[in-house]
Amino acid sequence: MRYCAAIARPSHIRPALATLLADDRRHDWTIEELRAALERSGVPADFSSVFRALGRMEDDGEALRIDLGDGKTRFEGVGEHHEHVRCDRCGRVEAVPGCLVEASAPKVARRTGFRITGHRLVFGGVCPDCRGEAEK
Amino acid sequence: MRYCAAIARPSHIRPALATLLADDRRHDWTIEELRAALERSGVPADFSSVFRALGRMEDDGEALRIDLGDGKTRFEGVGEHHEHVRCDRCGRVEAVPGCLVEASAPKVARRTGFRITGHRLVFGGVCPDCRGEAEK
DNA sequence: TTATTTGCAAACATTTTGCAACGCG
DNA sequence: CGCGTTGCAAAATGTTTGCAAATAA
Repeated sequence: MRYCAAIARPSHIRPALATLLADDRRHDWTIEELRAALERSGVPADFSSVFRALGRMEDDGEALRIDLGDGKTRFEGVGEHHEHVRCDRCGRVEAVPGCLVEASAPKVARRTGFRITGHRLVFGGVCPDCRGEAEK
Repeated sequence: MRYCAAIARPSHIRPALATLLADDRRHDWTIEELRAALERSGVPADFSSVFRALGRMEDDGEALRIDLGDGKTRFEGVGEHHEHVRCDRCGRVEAVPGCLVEASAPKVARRTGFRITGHRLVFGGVCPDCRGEAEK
């Protein structure tokens, strides 16, 4: 109950979100998925409330905003860094354990002059289910 | 004039786009940037027309759709593969020559069971201009 | 009371589509 | 004439904000 000391009054939703994210650090959620999950666990909330809570959580380093390039913003719990694979067909997203890129940052900095602060690597592919279904 | 043989009638805009993309293979363009550039070179066009032309060009392998995760779809000419850096502050995008990831695909496939078809790697950072301006 | 969170509705930003008009072959 | 392309307007999608009501400290 860390947050009780320093933070706010009527926040049911934020701790509930924290729980969801903590329970499944490997998965990432769209805002709507999180809203639905909250509802299921007895914490109905408005989309915008979830949206804003997540924004605050991101600022506080409690959540990670992820953009996989499919038009939806996703969030995941903070944990070990990992990359993502996204199925070209069904959109399913999975984590790729381990970081394949960190080591390249200095090289990128040298080649571009940017000070590198992070990266986002998304693989596209076809997931096992979709392959089986119709490996055309 | 490859396209003349097999393709359409009143397409001024598509070849014009092809020229723009070919002239600058290292840069990526938002749809609006392309529309503006067309206008400047005497080929005014509607946003939706540019949008659809790009879609067709992508299907035909003449253009590459890029999503850097900043809410805008970009396109670039097909050329040597490269990654991207995007400035956290001003949004400026530059290419990182060379691919840092290709070699990892088999590893990812092994770890996830996906058949990998591509990847998208975007570094975030602060560009030299923004650094100079106020390296806070 | 006071600062903060919520819900609802409306505003936004972008992408995508419907449809009639147009123009080359 | 026929078909793909164009422009305009409207729909769709997803994110963000304004504001008043609600709530815990």
